[in-house]
Amino acid sequence: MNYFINYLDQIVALTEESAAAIDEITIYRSLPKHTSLLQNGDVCKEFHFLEKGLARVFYYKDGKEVTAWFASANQIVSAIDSLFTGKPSLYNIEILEETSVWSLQYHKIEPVFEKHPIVERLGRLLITQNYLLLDERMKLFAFCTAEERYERLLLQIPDILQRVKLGQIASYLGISQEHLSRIRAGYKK
Amino acid sequence: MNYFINYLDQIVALTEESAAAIDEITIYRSLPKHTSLLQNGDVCKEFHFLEKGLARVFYYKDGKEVTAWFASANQIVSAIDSLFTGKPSLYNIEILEETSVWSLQYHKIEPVFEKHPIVERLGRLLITQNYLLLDERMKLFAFCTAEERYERLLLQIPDILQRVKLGQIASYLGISQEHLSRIRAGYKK
DNA sequence: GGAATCCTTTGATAATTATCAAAATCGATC
DNA sequence: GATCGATTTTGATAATTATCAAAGGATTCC
Repeated sequence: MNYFINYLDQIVALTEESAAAIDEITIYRSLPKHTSLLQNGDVCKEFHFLEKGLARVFYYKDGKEVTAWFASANQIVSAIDSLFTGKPSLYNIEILEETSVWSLQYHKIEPVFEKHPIVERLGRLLITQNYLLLDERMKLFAFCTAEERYERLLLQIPDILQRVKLGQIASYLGISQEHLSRIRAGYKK
Repeated sequence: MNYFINYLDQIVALTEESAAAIDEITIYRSLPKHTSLLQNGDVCKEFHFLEKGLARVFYYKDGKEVTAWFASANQIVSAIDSLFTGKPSLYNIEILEETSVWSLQYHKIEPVFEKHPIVERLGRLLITQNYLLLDERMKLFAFCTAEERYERLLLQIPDILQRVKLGQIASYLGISQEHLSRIRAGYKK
């Protein structure tokens, strides 16, 4: 049982056959820094489970990159807007450092859902999990100041500052790089 | 086949038994204006499908109400953060005008999932649908100015201005009531 | 090790939006 | 249709944050 299947198995206990069926449509890859997993305008056909490493999802706003979120080890990253609709994505996915991923070819999953109801359940739980993450992110913007969002990000990925450029973090927090720099320096209102 | 089951049936064709099983755990109600369907701190145990009417989801921020979203006819409304986690919700749900709802007792759905894989699929598709809605809302804030968000809301619920107080709309858009008032008056930068 | 490049910080200014207060408008009621 | 209360608009000011420019640090590459 590989790392990815093991992760899934802890969410829902899989049968041997269903695990094999998932394995069948999954590809393991080691990706170097700067790899692009998706460019906006493309249709996203897989989702990626990070065994280790770091990825960034971003979009372009007025010609500038804006980070939507970061994904680190044991997280799933994908352009879900495109994956589930078949429409071109607005998002880009970029590998920020040497990363190992399990890429599941989602466009091949329909027959697996048909054959293995337990996988359908797994799918439901995974999307539910991701819904809750997105809801958390909404709440982050709803309830927290940029300063608090910054602190939460540090809790989530403590070494993010060493791993990612400041401007990419600032756009994730919804502020300018200069403002983040001042927050870090202990800028008080 | 009632209105709600018919709606679900169009997403996934249901068997008679599975439709009956869903019907079993659903309650139809007519709710007057100002009814509270959920208060923050409560655990949300059902989701509500609006046959007609209007509801509002909001939370408190610094003692003030902030609208998270509006739900109108043929939409599902609930505090999903609580529904799926069993934890108390931060959200409040309020009926804004005479509304007919089908309330599904989600805490009774587990055995239905077990027995009817087609309902599990339905559940997966519904949560996926709602994920995409939330993603749209994130993008709305990511890509659009308050002015554009206001225009989008008008497209979605054209008569919202006649149905909801301005301050509730302003907090949905993430701006002060005064600023929204000025936008409406044709305030140009 | 030093030049060149990239990234971060700092300073000054401008734009955006909130806040507070008051005036105007709307709506329901008698 | 006049009045009371609620809602919305308008005006003035203040706070927040962005932007632009320049300086300071760090990193890489030969």
